[in-house]
Amino acid sequence: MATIYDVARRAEVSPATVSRVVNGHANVDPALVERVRRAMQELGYRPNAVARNLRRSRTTLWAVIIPDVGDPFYTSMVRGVEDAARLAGFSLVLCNADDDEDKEGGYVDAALAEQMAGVIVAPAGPGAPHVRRLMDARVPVVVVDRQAADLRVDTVLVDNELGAQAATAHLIEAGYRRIACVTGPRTASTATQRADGYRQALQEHGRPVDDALIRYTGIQEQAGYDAMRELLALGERPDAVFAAGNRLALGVLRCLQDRAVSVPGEVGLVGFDELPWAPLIRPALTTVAQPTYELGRSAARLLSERIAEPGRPPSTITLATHLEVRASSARFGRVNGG
Amino acid sequence: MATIYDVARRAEVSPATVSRVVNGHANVDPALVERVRRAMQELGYRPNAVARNLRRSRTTLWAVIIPDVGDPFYTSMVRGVEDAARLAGFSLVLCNADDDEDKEGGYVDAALAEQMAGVIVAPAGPGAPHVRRLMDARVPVVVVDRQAADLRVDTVLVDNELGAQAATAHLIEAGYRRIACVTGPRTASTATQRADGYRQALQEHGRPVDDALIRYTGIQEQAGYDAMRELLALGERPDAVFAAGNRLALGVLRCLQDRAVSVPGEVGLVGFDELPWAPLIRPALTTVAQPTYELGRSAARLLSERIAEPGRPPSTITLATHLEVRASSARFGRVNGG
DNA sequence: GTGCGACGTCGTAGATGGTCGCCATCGCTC
DNA sequence: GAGCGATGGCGACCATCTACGACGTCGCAC
Repeated sequence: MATIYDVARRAEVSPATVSRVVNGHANVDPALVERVRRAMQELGYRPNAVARNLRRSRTTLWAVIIPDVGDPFYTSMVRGVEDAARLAGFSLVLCNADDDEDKEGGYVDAALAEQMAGVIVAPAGPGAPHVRRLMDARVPVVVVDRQAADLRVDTVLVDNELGAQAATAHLIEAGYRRIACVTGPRTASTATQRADGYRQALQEHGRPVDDALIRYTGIQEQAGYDAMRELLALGERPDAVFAAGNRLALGVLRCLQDRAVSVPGEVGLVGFDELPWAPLIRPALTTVAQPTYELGRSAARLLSERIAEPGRPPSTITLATHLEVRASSARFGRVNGG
Repeated sequence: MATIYDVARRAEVSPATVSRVVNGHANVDPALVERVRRAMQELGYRPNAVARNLRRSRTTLWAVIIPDVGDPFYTSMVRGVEDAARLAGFSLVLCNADDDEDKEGGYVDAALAEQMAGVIVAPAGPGAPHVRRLMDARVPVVVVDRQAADLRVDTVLVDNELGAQAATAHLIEAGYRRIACVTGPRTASTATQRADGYRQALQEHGRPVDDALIRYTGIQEQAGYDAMRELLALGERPDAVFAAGNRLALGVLRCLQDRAVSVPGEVGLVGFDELPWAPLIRPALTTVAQPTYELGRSAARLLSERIAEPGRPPSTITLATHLEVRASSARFGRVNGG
């Protein structure tokens, strides 16, 4: 691999001049620029980013740490990050933490060691100790999707509470009377906020809140399946379910289908977070759609701004959701069978 | 940020000794090891990977370049790569080329500049000029999913031809008589191989091959939709479709549903490549399941081996598919309506 | 016309953080 | 006392950037 010295020798200039040409600095004789350009061409010279990063003690890489690459919610978000990062001149390193705090920690270590210019993280756990570690090391960080408890850090969220409220209100207004809520673990801010929104909607409509109908579980499909099975075993079955997560909703639906419970005939269903294939599932799922792409874009913008101005006070951006009404929450009593 | 010199000073040893401790080299007095360990702890020392990479002129990063992070086929493959890479001590940089050869080229440039230890690429286009560039720079490369024309390079593929043959044979045996094939662009080896398998199955069963029933299109859902619309407009409609891609199959299905053509009542359907939500789609899609995870693992293993032994002749691994029979290809004539 | 300062241009050299080959030293054993 | 192995330090090196200084030229003022 040709180095800057090889180019310098061939162009009969100093390495400093080559560096200036490469980095587009002013005050270089156009004739020399031309000579250097040609030499680079002839040698197939490609600047060594590693050496450059060392010397400059900064890179143009962002780490994006997400809990699951298989979840379209995150991949769509990543696209938003990517487009904005590209505009700002950064490249992405996508890290799949697999819902595992240790793996997440490993990636944070790597980000620190590799002197990443910034990190965007959707934390796997609640405490977000790794976020603190990044902040202590003065690495620009943006937290997305879930809130990091007690940390003053740039954050981008969706309005989970309002979204859940809208979903629940929709079920109430569609005539459902006994509405359950299947949400994620208590440790996830998204899960508790969605449960809060669900409760609020019930109260606002003068409905009782029955804690037996609220299930805090995991976030995987199986968790939704199991929670639904428990709900069906109750003395008084729910006639609708608000599933506060896309994979949870799939699990709930699969359970209902396995038990031959018709949706929305016997049980209405609303999910949280859009799925790319939602229209193809039968019944088509009513969901609280999140602006995933915009979530990523906003996070990227916050990160750019923090890198440019490290001292600024952290800000939180909250994006609105909107309810996408489909068949799975059709008016109670009007549809029979599925 | 503490450097190796700070640690050395605090532990009253030389930087070299600290380096030896960090890298677990032999022949260091246990007492010194302990002193160094404590000093690192106290200073919160973290080795600078950039400097290390520069000195060693190698890194522990692999670039994985895929055409679409939104496609579960690739994300599942990435998980396979990730697990195997982790075992071999490498981390992943996931690059989303967005089906765009220029973006792909940009990521290849970055991989070269950042001195990545290796690259796994599912090429966006046919010629794979970027793969050649990597090989010229002596960067270990493995190509997955699609074949890079005329390049002697480590490759991991699935047996597309055999898979397509099985899918088509299945439709024939289920009683369908006029089977169409919707496949990707002619430039993709996967698309042409699957079309070949389709043709072979017809011939083996003594059926005529009607070129009007073979559609080379794109790979997105919309391409499948449009192709199906054209097929429906034919004088003599097909009574079954082999859609040689998961997104293509979705498009085909959506088109059929929009036109109120019942599946499998009026038209049978087999897709290629599993979808995580396939069981929830109605009708459940029969698909040629690919060993996506295994694909990634094999690619990672090949890359490890090439890094260890750069001179070895390139090899190609071909993995088998298997047909996952579901409702969408139920026996012709037995099911009416959908 | 000469002198001086400013400015444009380019090269030298040091710095970045860590690694590793080589060599010196030390202690032990025979 | 010689030889050997274990141990640890010195200093070169990786490729690049950049502060500083040197040099030359030009313009302006006296």
